[in-house]
Amino acid sequence: MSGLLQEVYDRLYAAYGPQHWWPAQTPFEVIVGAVLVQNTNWKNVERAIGNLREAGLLEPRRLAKVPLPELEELIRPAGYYRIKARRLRNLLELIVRRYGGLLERMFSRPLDALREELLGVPGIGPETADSILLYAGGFPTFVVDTYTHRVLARHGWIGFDADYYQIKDFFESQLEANVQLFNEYHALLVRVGKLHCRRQPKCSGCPLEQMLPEGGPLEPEE
DNA sequence: GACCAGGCACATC
DNA sequence: GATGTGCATGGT
Repeated sequence: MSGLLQEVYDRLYAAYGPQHWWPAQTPFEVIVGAVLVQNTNWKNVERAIGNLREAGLLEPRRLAKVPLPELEELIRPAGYYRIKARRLRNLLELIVRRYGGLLERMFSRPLDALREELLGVPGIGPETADSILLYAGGFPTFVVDTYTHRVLARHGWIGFDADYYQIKDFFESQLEANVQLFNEYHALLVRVGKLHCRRQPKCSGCPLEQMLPEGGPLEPEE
């Protein structure tokens, strides 16, 4: 396969190599992290997950039993701790009630059906659902985040007004549905985004620099 | 002290 | 349907 997105991937991979995502020890830890990282620095999420680990709570049925105020305190470093505690509880309710706390059972369902079910949980939007499906469940579904949007829009490859599904389809229609490729691609986009494509872009030294449109990155910002 | 970070839901027009 | 706002901690 060739084409723009394959070249982008090749450049990113050549520059940065494998990113070893998702940074977690178990699928359940991926799920918890996916909720906690919403609009939040990963460093803060690590502290919160560390608290849960020390308390021996990185297991669905045990975490589901933790009283809400206690859960809030444990995840406090991740920010938005009250709403995130409720979101975790919402998701745990599905996992425990419907699948007996067994992730293997949940992930044995078809991708589309499970994706819809996750989106039905209050607090689980498209990015969180896709992160869980790809990085915890091993499903070939592409994850889109703010960096993905920025990198593509700044290069003029999509419009600044492109929505989640337009961007997701942009990738999925041009790439083979390959879990390892989707895993690495998203992680590489986050990496290049953090280094070069923040709100104030530092395009110098970016592996995609030569691919910029004439006159530098396009401007309108989110 | 301002600005930012791997979103999402909800209010209002 | 589009746009605006609340949610919160910790690092630069």
